[in-house]
Formats: sequence, structure tokens, C-alpha cells
Amino acid sequence: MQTDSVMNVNENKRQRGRPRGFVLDAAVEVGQHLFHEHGYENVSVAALTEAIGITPPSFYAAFGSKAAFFKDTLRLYSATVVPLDRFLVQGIAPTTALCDMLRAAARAYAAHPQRRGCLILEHAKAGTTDWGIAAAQIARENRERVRVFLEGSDSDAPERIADYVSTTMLGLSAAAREGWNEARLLAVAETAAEALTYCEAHARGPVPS
Amino acid sequence: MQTDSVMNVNENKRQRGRPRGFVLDAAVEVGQHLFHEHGYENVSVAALTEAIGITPPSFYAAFGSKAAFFKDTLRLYSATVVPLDRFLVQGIAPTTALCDMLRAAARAYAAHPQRRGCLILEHAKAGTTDWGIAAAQIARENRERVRVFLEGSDSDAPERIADYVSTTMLGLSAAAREGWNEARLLAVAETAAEALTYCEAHARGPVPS
DNA sequence: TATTTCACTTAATGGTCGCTATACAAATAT
DNA sequence: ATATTTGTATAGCGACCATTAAGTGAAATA
Repeated sequence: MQTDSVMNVNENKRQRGRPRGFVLDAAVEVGQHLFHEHGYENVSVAALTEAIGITPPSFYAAFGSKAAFFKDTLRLYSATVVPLDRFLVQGIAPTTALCDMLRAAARAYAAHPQRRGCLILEHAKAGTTDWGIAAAQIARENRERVRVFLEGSDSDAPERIADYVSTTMLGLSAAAREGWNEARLLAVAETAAEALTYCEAHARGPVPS
Repeated sequence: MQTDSVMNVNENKRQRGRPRGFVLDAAVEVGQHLFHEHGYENVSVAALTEAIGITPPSFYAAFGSKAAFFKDTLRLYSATVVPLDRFLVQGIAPTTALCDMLRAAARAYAAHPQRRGCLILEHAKAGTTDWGIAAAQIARENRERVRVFLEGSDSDAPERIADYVSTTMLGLSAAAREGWNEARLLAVAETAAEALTYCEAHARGPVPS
């Protein structure tokens, strides 16, 4: 069951029959917000359809299933909210890029009082369900992009640094969900940033022990 | 509905009527393992009672509700698995204590292939449910103990350091649940430990910028 | 206008959930 | 012995879940 939303605006393809009474991408965004605020399991199809303004059969005709719809919201989120490529541009010093990314994450995770943390990371733990697997997949891909970026730069121990940054973002997301405000998250990001700059210096010279 | 489990072995109080056919603390431990492996919402009362070897009425007579039983498992967990006082002993250098704690967390969170991460931290996000509030409460208390320990030592910026350590442990727990092995978690803990030692040095002298 | 093609509406399906009313079994108290 | 107290077992409650079968409404094609 393919949907034509998210970066795939091939609507107005064949317009026979009654036209759809709602906008796909708008519905996906509504669902993204609900999933982000309450979590996949705590959002019922009834809640989704009511928020969108449609009924369950329309929902299933358009998106196939609740899990498929959730994957659509994941795609929308990773395409719009977490623009990794904005930070991982070749030529920039890896430490600078990662520090900027951590600061941006801290800000983004506390930006909206509802919808705290990262939609993807917060759903990447239910590794057994299909929707959890989808989230974990995206998380792994993003992690990989960080590692590749570090290998492209002359960074030493790219895996170790990538893992450290990933863990920090996981922690920032969880802390955001527990209600920490932007200042606290930013302070943590700043501390982690100092760790990264220290690692870089540490790699070039010997440890001052 | 009070239960007399967990550090509260006042059984053999009044022995009138039919004696209980199972051991309270053993049941709590079984529940702790199930909750840790699958998460609160994914463990039904039916699964709990079957694993314990009793039927629902016995369960509710002994523990009151699923949420109350979960709180019992939380108490057992924080009293046995995460011995904070082992690390936060006055007199030890704060950096040493925190680094040891991070390393111990990394090891503990990956120790059992099932039951990855921290039972408390992984349940502290559902802030609206009563069981989630209970977990978040314990997490907050532990965080407070770290802060008090740092204030007791001559550490500067105790809140900032405590927040950084808390976030790192949140990240380690989440990474453990995503399947990272002990080596990866330990490497992250080691990087964070370097950050802490750097912070300490940084506080005493100016930044080498 | 007649037909086709799709979306929409109504209403319900089977399943699982946390929880419990009722009845029975096993121990102590008298 | 009987009465009382307490745990266990059977069976089922109502609520909610994701999903859908069947029929109706609306637009484009012929």
C-alpha cells in the first residue's frame, strides 16, 4: 500500500472517481504531532481519525494501516525536523559540526512544550514491533551518516566519536521528554561539546594526564 | 493496599486463615524481570500471573493493582541493581566517583542480553501515567543524590555536572536497549569520563582554548 | 444520461486489556 | 467438631483496540 505523501507530491495523477476530501500531507503532519506527543502506542486510530477529521475506513484506504501511517510520519519528521545534512558538510571541522549539531538538537528537543525529544529516537526502542524497527532503522542510518562524515574528515576513532555523539543525543532526547528546559539541555550539550574538542586535542598531542 | 515485600520482611505476622501459596519477593522479582525486558505496557496481568504461577485474584489480593505491583518492582530494582551509595561516598574525588559510576552503568545495562538498559530510566518517560510518574520520581531522587554528593565535595557547577552525568546515563540506557554491546557502551562511558576529568582540570585552570 | 470509479458513512467484528463477583479450599480459633 | 478467616480458582465483566464488510455519495468518463 503505497502513499504519495512526503516529498512525493504526485497527487493530481488520475482524477477519476470522487476526489479525496482531505490533504494527505496535512494528515501525516497531524499524525506526526500526535505520535510525537503521546507515543505510538498511546495514539489510537480513533484519535488519529478524529484529529484528521476523517473516519477509519478513509484512513485505511489512504494509508493502509496504523503502522504504515506511522512510517509516513517518521519520513516526514526526518526530512523536515532533523536536517542532518545541514551540519555534516564536508570541509567543516568535524568537531565544529558535531558541536553545532548537539546544540541544535538540544534546542529542537525542547522547542515545543508538547512534542519533546526526538520522534525517531524515542520510538527506536521497541525493537520487536515493526514500527519500532522502522524507527531504529532510521536512527541507525543517521548514526551511519555521522560515522561516514567523520571518516571523510581526518578524525581519528570515528566510530567511538559517532557512538559518543549518538549516545548524547539519546540522552538529550530522553531528558527533554522528562521535562528539562532548553537551558539545561544546552548546558549538557555544551559540556559534551567541550568533551569533543578535548578529544580532538587529545588525539593530536599526548594526554596531559 | 500495602504489601510487605522488599526490605520489609514482616511476614509471619498473623497466620490465621489459609497461608499464601507463593513467596511475595520472588513474585516481585519475576515481575521486575518481565517489566525490564518488555516494558510495563507490554506485560499483561495475564502474563505476570502465569509467570508467577498464580491467578489474577491472588495477584490483586497480594499487590492491589498492576501499577502498584510495578512500583514494588521499581523499589526492588533501585535497592538491589543500582547501588548509588557504592559510588557516591564522601571523601572520594568526585570525578573518580562519577567515572566509576558511568563505567558500572555501562556494564550493568548490557549485562543481561534480555533486560537491557535501566528499568527506572526506561520507564521515566511516560510522565502522565501513575507508574511513569513513580519511575520519574525515583530517577529524580537519584539525580538529586548525585547533585548533593557534588555539593558536598568541592566540585564547581554541581548542577551542570549532575545533569551531564544523568544525560549520559539516559543515553547509555537507551543505547543498551537498542542492542549495543558492552564494549561500545564502555567506550562511550570512557569518553564521558574524559570529559569529566577535563571539566575538573578546566575549572582549576583557564581553558587552553 | 448512464456507467464507472473511487471516497465516504454506518456499524460491527474479534481480540485483548485490567480487573472482579462468586464460589470453593485450607488453615486457625473456639 | 463448628465457625471464622484468608487464599485460590472459575468465569466473566465492560472498555478499548485495530480493522473491515456493506452500502451510499460524488465526481469523471462514455
